[in-house]
Amino acid sequence: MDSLLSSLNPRQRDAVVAPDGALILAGAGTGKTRVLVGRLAWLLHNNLAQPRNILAVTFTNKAAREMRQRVETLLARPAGSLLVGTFHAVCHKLLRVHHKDANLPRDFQILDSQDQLNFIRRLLRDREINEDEFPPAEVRAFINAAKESGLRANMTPQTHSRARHMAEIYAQYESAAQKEGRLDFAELLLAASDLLRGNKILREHYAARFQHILVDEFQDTNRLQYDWLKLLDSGANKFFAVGDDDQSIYGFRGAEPGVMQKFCADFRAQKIVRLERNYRSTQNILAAANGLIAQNTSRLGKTLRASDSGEGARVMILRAPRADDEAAVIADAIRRKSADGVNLNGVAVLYRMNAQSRLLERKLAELGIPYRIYGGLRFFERMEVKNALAYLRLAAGDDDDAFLRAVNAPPRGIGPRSIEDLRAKSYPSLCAAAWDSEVPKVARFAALIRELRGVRESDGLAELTRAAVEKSGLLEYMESRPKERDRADNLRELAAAAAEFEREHSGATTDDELESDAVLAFLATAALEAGDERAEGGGAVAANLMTAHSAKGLEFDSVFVAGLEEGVFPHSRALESGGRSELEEERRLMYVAMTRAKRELFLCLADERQLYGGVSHNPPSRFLDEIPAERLANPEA
DNA sequence: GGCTCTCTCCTTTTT
DNA sequence: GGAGAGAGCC
Repeated sequence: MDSLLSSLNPRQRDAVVAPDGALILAGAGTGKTRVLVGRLAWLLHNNLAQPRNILAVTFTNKAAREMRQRVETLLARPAGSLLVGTFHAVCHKLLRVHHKDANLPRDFQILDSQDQLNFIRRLLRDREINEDEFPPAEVRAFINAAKESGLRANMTPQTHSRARHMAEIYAQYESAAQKEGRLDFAELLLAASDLLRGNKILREHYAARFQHILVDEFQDTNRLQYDWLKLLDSGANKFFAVGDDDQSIYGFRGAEPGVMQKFCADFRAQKIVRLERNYRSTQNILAAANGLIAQNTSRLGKTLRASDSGEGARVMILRAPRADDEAAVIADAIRRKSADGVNLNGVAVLYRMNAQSRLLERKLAELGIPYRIYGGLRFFERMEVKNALAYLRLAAGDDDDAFLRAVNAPPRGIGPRSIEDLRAKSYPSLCAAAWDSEVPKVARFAALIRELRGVRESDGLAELTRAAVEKSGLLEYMESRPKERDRADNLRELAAAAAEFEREHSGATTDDELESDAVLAFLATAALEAGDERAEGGGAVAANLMTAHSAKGLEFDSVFVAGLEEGVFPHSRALESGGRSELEEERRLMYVAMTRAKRELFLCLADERQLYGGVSHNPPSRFLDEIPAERLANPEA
């Protein structure tokens, strides 16, 4: 532990021990996590704070897990009541504990974005709102954008009639969700904010408790999250935010990189520390990336320098006549590496959009190169898993969306027609109508749910999940179809995951009311942690394929960035909009992609490619011109 | 009531 | 070019 400070470079050390909080501008590969973890360990080790007086928020569960684990390793002891979690997980916890004050039912449920869409569809249907005029996905985007700006329905700008209509739908959504006890992701934050804002005692309690508040990936903070942090500030809290405005690539989801500029004033940080010493890449790669990002106007400004990895190889441009040639060139380069004994786990191909992966996959498969693709559906997002979870939700209480999902999965002959009949009975909910129904098929389903409720009462989560998978007929249905074998496996895996979850959570009884109900806790976890990003088709050693977005935070010895053409990267949507900020976000994305590379960087493009069905000839990406020529091995290409 | 065929529309996606 | 949605068929 004493080696903690001495293992840091002077800037990192400066950051870690900043007495009154600080803003850390941490460039790619400069030891951002190291500094955050160092700060936590330093506070705890020197008794500057008790674990319960620290809150560390992240954007991903993975980052939260990693941070806690590294702190515990460093301290060589458990971090106890240190709270490390995502914004959403922390707010969720807050709302569980204070559900009464937040005016929520004890068993409120979290809607993931898919559930949210279903909820909106049902709402529109119930209110006889035309889905062509108000497409559910657009309604969802409107609601989420409003919430992410911290706006309730009555606060949204109602400048024209469509905005008024949208606001009206939002208002109906709000009241329906409230009535049914459903919280979408943004609502977790909004409700937690409302709770603190409206309850001075609670607000002061938590502000007093969390003397130190640490925030990771601060550049990705949206308005709602920023305001929530401010609510936790009594005026004496110490905020420690780490981020990189050059790596803000989630503007389309409400992130406001401008918050980096506001931070010091709003949170009284006395210190700004720039971490520019990069421990990842060679100087050629860094200089190339620096040159590119320097084209952006609105940035705080940083210049990455290699620590000791030397100049390295210059950046190589791979230009091919057609997109499938590009894929072939990349695949062949990877094949040669593999033949030379290079571990393919250290090789990645990054692209702007998922559609680009198809050609690459084909060529890699042709050459027999193992690869794994990131970005498919995650475990808890898979259809069969969501269907099985719908039975758990129904076992936990009436839930019309879960009902609609489960009632005909597997097929029971209860289709739209039967549902219409149930609706027509004008019960307060579909569930209520169904439980009362005398239609044999429906009555049988109702009996199944009653049985599952019994299992839940008497045997708990693991048994309930097993029963849901088996007694529902889901498993049998999937097993009876050779094509659905994988789905059957996933159902068994779900049952195993539930058993594991129950085992882990049975011992840990705390003040947390959530712990007392394993089924609710499991459902919440399923929504909040959709599961590890399961890379598909990955054996032990395989090259990595993913979008530039998914690559954020990762690093590879060799990186290929594919499709560097105007209209692909930067994407045509960003070009069409004509907005400077959209183009700058594309450039930041390119910067993220380039800075993933440790030793070798290949920038690839094709003169011709099939795009949206048609053939297009796009000029080379402007980003290629923005890279200093002396850093390129073959600038003429 | 369930399955298959045609039409449409295209980014990125931590929670 | 391919996934998802709605219409139409059995």
